[in-house]
Amino acid sequence: MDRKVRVRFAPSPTGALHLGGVRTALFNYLFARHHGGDFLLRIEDTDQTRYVPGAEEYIIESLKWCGLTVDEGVGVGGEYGPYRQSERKPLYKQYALQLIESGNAYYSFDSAEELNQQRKDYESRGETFMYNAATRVNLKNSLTMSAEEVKSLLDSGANYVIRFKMPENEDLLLHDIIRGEVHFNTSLLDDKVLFKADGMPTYHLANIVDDHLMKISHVIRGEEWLPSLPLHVLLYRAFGWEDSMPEFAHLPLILKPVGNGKLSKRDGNKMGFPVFPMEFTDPETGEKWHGYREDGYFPEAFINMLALLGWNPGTEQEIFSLDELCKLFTLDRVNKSGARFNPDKAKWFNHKYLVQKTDSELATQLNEFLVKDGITYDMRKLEKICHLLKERANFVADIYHSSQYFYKAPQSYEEKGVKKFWKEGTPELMQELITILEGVKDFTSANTEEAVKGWVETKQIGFGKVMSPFRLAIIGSADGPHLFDIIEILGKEETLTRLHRILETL
RNA sequence: GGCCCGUUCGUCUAGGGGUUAGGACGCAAGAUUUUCAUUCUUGAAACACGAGUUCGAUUCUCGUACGGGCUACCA
Repeated sequence: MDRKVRVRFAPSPTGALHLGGVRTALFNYLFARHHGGDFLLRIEDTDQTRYVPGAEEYIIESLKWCGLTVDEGVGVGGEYGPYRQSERKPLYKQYALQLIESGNAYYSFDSAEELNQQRKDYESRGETFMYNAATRVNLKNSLTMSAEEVKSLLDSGANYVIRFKMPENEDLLLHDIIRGEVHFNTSLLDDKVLFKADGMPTYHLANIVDDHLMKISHVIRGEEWLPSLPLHVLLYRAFGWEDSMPEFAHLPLILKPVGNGKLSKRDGNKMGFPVFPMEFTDPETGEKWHGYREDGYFPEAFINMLALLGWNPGTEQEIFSLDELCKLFTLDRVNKSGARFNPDKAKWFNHKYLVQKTDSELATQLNEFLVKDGITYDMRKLEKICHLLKERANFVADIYHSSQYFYKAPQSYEEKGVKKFWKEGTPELMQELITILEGVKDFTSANTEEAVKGWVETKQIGFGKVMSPFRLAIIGSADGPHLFDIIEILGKEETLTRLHRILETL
């Protein structure tokens, strides 16, 4: 069947979108772009009890930060709206009723307590209770009650739900784009609730109705939905929509870096890496969660990292722009098995992107840190600093932290370095060094280096004997980039001041 | 427990009936360097197990183990 590719990302606004959710959105987006199709955003807020204020805004903002442009849906609009299921509420009941009429669904009047009791009873016998063909004949529903009884119950405003009438002992051979053939037997499935007592549809009903109405061509979602695939396919069949049923692709899950199970929001704060794209504060508990954005990740790096979690193009390339990903992405190269999340690799991706950034771009970001500290520094010099330090940084914050000595002279000198490099005769050498440097007119890295090297050669001493204490004087410790590059940025005056200072201090 | 899915270095993965099983992260060593890094080079490191099919299986089939998911009037 040849039809326009239309995919949707359909999160439920129950909290912040986490890594797995963003990746599902990403794969949907890439698939849409690869095929020149539409990428929709639908909000599945059918559970009023789990609604978290701000979650929807968070989702929209996250997609935006990631650069995943929504073509149609919440916040954008489109001809198949509304795209928030709560706003589509009046729509769903007729579909549930339609299913009752066609004999594919029925009213069920059992209370939650009664059902819980049943479950307990079964459990105590070592069995599992299932509301299906085997048990529904003994329960309170429109299949076992007379039409009059049902009507009077309905008229009296009694609580009811509408359940799907799962066929008995039918073998289903379903197709999944990623997994191939998947087999189910309907006798092992239960009569899922389609329509709740509160007048809202469940996920299953709303999802199928909306996907159909919105002409969705491919359903790309997490593997946790694979067990409901038979229900969903059966629903399409019951509605008579089989011809336009979307194809399904179930994505492997993202697992915890260590330990068992899928990645959860707890893992982030526990292990010191973000699981959310952006910072999130739980409005109920006030608990705060780190975000990739605030932790200094570039959205391109974040997306690149996610894309390679469960997918790869089959080449050895690892760095991809979003455009490249759109061109290369196909579902047949998505893995079947769950992927353990690796925070180290996430940092590495960010490093790769950091190095690619221009010095001026980085300087602008570095400057934001300095502004907070009340420091003003020449932008040209900040660019040079970024150029010098970016190779050894994962984040702009790393550059900020490791460039402190540019903004203020060392307050103390690293003990280990002093012990190792500040020997007898060192003060005299530093004194001489001052004279040498004073004589350098144009204080560039090349000029100072040439002057110092020439002097060291004529003195017949080891270069290290001079450079190590010199470094100590300038930055206070024994690390950092090429020293002559540093003092070029610092300038002659500051360099000499720092040399004088160390002579006074030690 | 039941149902469904999965299993290549520690991790992400490529590959696929006959390969020195490739890459990346991380780790280690060496070279370079005034230091610390970077960079470069090198190294350690994997086909879960058992049967079957086959001349040959890591690759195909089955079983086992292990891992994961689902099993709500949540999504």
